[in-house]
Amino acid sequence: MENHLDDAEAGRPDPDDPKGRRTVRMAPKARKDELLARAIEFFSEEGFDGGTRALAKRIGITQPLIYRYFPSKDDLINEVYNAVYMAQWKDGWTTMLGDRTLPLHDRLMAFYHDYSRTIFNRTWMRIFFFAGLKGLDINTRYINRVISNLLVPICVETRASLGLGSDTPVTARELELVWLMHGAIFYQGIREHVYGLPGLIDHDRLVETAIKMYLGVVATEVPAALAAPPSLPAPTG
Amino acid sequence: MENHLDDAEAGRPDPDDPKGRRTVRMAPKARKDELLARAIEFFSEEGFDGGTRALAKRIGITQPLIYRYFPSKDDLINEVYNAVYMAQWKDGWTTMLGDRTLPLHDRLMAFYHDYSRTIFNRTWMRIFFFAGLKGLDINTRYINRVISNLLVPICVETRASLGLGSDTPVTARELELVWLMHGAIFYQGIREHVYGLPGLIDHDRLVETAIKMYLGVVATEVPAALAAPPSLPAPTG
DNA sequence: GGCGGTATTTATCATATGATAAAGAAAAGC
DNA sequence: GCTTTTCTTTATCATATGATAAATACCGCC
Repeated sequence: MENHLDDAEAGRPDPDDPKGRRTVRMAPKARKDELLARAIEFFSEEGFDGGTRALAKRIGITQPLIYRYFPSKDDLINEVYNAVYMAQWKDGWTTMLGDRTLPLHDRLMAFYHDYSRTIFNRTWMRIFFFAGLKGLDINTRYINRVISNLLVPICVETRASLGLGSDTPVTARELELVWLMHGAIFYQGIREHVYGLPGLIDHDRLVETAIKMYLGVVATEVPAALAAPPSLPAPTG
Repeated sequence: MENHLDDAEAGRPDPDDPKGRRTVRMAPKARKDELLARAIEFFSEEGFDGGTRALAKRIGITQPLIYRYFPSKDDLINEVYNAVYMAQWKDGWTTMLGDRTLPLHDRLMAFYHDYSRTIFNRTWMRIFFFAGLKGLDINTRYINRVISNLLVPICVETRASLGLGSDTPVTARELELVWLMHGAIFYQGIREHVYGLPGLIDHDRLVETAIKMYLGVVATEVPAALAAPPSLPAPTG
């Protein structure tokens, strides 16, 4: 087993580079940033079982170089999570949902318009599901953030828009109603980026319809829920 | 590296079996059935990158025995797909949706009640997403079957329930409306079995609400869609 | 322009994986 | 009871993987 492997097996870049030139030398920060960016892209396609050699080849470096910037593959994956899940979160979403100078319908439209611009892309969606299937806690944490920073506020604003008091805690039923709207919208992203079905023709109209469905139902369902309220078993776990 | 490996590494079963007894000898069909059943369970937890040794250990056999019943891991995986996706499909669903002796609302309730009993479980949901993320054609085929055998019929029945003619083909907009309802319901299964969130308290009521949302919107949206109809680009791919 | 630091590569390890061939052991046939 | 069949295991291969150590080559600095 002689070890003058060809470039491909050694995890070398561009095998078509005529003179076997090496990769250009980069400043550590720039290299690490690039590595992380390409890792996000790579893992979103291959899943977290994708090999470090394949990743290196894609970037155009050798495989051991990865280990100069990340102590282990798991560390790299953790940074991928953070970049995808946490770094893209906007606190403005919660603010925007609570701005009562606008009708709730308009706030929901504005929010989902912006939110789906962030998460409706192949990379985000796929990483989200790869992580979810692995049962990683970071995924649970993200969802809890969605619940407490987005869905519960929507419940509160819904009550307000119906002229109902928000002194009693949000009920499980109210949260279910929001989950239905949220799921209807989110599922369209799944269709497109996880199933790989062709995208929707008019995305904004679809969001609009989902909101309309929600607002059409809450008018009767929320008062009913408040009449016989089984209290919510602590949204944030 | 002597090769009297301990049982665990050799892919042997029950290491706690005191006298190192072998697995009982089974009839080929029974063994194959068992293997497939356990493989479904196993791959739904570990993903398709789960190792054959770990699978064998879980079943209580040695790893090479798998290859007596399945020529390769890919073949095994293919049989897993078929068992999960295709074998559980009921043609009665389409029939049930078209039974105009009942109001559409009741038909949708009956259908989703039964459909979710089939697919709302950890195994089905997870295998579905593992396969979807791998971009396997069997996944696309399943979704196309959902579209043509479930969603398009629902569109047709919706029109009928509104007293509208079904001479023009189903529009993209009508299908979008059904996707919203379908997604709202399906997403609750994702929450529970992919995200691992606690299950819903009253599942039937949730389905009922989603249907109510849908029926509340189609009354105005479907006629509007038919007024300016951009025809559907062939639902079955 | 030579020198030192360090980014990058080559070589290599230990382990894990899918897969195969041959040996062993339980049941079936006569 | 002995032979034949075949279910199951042991032993093993080739390759792939995450990771490390040492060699190399690029770049800034004086």
